[in-house]
Amino acid sequence: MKFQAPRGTHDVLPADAYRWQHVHRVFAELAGQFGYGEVRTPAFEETELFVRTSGETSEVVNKQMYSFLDKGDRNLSLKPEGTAPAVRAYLEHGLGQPGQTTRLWYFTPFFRYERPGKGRYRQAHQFGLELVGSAAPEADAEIIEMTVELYRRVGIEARVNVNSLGRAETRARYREALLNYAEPYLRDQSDEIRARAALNPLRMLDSKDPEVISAMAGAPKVLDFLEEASKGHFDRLLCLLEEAQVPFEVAPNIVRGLDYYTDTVFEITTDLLGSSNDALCGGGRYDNLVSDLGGPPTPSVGVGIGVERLLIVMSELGLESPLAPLDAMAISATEAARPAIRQIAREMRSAGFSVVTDLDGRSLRSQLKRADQLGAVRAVIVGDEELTAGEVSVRLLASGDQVRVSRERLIEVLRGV
RNA sequence: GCGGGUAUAGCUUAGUGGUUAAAGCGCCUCGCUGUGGCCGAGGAGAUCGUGGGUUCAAGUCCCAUUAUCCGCCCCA
Repeated sequence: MKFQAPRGTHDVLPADAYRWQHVHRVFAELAGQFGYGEVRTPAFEETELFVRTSGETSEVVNKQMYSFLDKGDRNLSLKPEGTAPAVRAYLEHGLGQPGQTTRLWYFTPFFRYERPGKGRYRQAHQFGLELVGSAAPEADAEIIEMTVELYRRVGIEARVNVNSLGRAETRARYREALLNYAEPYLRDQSDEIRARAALNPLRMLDSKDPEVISAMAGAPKVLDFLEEASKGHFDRLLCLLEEAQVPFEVAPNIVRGLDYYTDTVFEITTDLLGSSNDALCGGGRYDNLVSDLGGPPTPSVGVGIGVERLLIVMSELGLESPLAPLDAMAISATEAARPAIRQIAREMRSAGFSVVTDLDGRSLRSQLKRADQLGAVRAVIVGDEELTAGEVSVRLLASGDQVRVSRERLIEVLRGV
């Protein structure tokens, strides 16, 4: 076998593709019910877009982007996340005015150059929601409620971890307090750990290392640093989540990997992806992102939902998506009946049924066998007898019940069964 | 980017350095001349991930490489 899919990428084969279609349908319908419009943005963008939004020091921008110069010396990158391109499109095309609320959703591949593992790929996909232009806690609540509802509709009962990081100034003060607190512990640590802590002190909070966890146990809480407005926003959000009966927990230790978040951050985690990949989705408020990209001050909130991880959890929980339906296999029992069965298949398809026919002149026996394998609900059979009588046999594969009906009545009969 | 495990038929796997690499599932044909699933018989399908090396002899031992899984980092 000479070629294989590049490291960290996967082919989605027909059996799985139907599961993808299923969750895509669920998501698109949900987004539609809340009045969100779909945006489809390019696979790559100017590198600078991601540097500006995710933060120069973020892991993603630092080492995980697929960046390249094109033949016109443009510095481009495959998108490593979905929010920045969606917001770029929002601004470029003037999808909203200041003071207006614009609701967008997307389904997109994204790319990160990192070591693949379970639930972690170099090309993965996410569903995203962006609610642009509202500062209200109600906006945060809508996004979170929709996220939980999506999981609920595919059979997953999810609990949301929410936190508030406050405004940029709050975070700067908190960061300092955290470093002060951690100083005695960090003194004895390796250079690598100290460098990481200095780069992003908040990271220490969501460490999985038991030693770090216990060292940080008494750390100051960001919630105690919030300004009045942030505090009020957060409290109001929690009330709204209760009102919506969204299962949630306040998790003061959650931070997010991207720099653009302000105030609300949230994520849903699972222990079904192995010990180190636990985020099923992540989101939050990004009040400065639009203005960072040159737009007017536009408070916004959004979420990114990992599709691969969603599908992994679904199958670990035994939540199988329905099989691709096949209404019928159209079978010719004899050579002479083949033109007739092709015509019948056409008529059935015009009437909206899914129908497969044999192309290779196989025996009745093997065509029936195939019908069984394909999971066809019924076999529609024409042989010499039916041909001369102007009839067709309709056989229900599950029960073996078989009836003969005239060709004129076929569609009517199929609709009735 | 660092550490560890794994790689044999389409799939899941067995295989003390020694003939022609084995099984289950799946696939094809037949028993059953126009009726699937169950059963039975037969058949196709593998240069043992790739490239080197050690050896009289390598699927088996060694090295490298690629992929994958697990842990760290980070994240969806």
